Amino acid sequence: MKKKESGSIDIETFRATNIGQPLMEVAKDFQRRALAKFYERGHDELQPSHQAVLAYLHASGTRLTELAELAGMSKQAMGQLVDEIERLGYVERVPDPSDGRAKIVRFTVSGKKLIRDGTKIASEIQEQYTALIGVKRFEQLREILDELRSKAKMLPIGDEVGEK
Amino acid sequence: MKKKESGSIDIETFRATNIGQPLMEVAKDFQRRALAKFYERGHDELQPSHQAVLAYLHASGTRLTELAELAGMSKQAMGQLVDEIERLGYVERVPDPSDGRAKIVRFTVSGKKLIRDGTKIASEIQEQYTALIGVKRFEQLREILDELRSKAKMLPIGDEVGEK
DNA sequence: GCAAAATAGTCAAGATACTTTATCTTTTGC
DNA sequence: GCAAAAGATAAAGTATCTTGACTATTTTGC
Repeated sequence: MKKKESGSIDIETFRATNIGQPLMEVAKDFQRRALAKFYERGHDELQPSHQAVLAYLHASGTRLTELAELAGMSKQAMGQLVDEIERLGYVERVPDPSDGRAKIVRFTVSGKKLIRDGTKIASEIQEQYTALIGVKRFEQLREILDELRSKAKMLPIGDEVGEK
Repeated sequence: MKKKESGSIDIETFRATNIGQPLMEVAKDFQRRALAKFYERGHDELQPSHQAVLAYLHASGTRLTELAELAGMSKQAMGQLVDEIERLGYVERVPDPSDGRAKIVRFTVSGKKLIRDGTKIASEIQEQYTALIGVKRFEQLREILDELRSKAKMLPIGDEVGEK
């Protein structure tokens, strides 16, 4: 018995191995559900990209540069994002008393309501998901993701690729 | 004891509840690792978006319209994606003998190599991840994601939003 | 058997969400 | 004083979509 024809592929093996696909699909499903629910609650101009600010902004405010680092994007890109979210009224820029160059981006009253709504929305989606897979498995999912997320940050991405 | 000041927010509660963030971060981490490894293996023009084709294209070929549906995007967007991946030499369009309107997108020899490399890459990342959280938890993650993914497809996204 | 409707795919333009590069101002830390 | 850092502003480029309009076929309804 010779080996399979060399042109053949086992694409099923690829799909069974590739956990990236289910990860991304579930993440996008969550994002779509969340956005639809924000829309229902009147936050009808909120965009997927705005999540990057809301997810990292500290309750007491955060500098733009720090936000950019946390979100893993350029200061300019974060500046554009903050411009938009400021226009929507959810955040404001105030001078940083400890550094005259810096400004602190912080939630407005409306932004705080957004976060409270976001908490409810996250709970609602959590309920939808636990109805599908059960509370226990959902909590396992959360734990595993959190563990993986915190540990994966330390790992190098490209195994010494560098410039050859 | 009165309730907390009405302006206060518990952003920690939001972050603890919001599973969307860890989902997206881990998904993006996987994607970055995979792309770096594809790059190392010479697939240096592969883009994140190309994953949408590679993930759904059947071993014996698939129609563009079907690919678009599977990936949840417009025919035009999928057409552009296929254009690029065809330019890179990984797929080709051939006429569908059973329907003169249709074309079948299928892997070239080079595309089959890409899938074989992809299988190895997915295994490598799986190894990195299991080194972080253990085999058992990694397999749990895969199971839970697959279950959630298949079941979430049936769920309506926006609870009867519709037009008011 | 044939006109109308549906389907497969393409072409073109525009929107979104960034990125990079570059310049400028203000302020800080020595 | 002066380099460096925080941020704003602007221009151009890239990636990844969308929508609308169109052609070429196939399917359908009678």
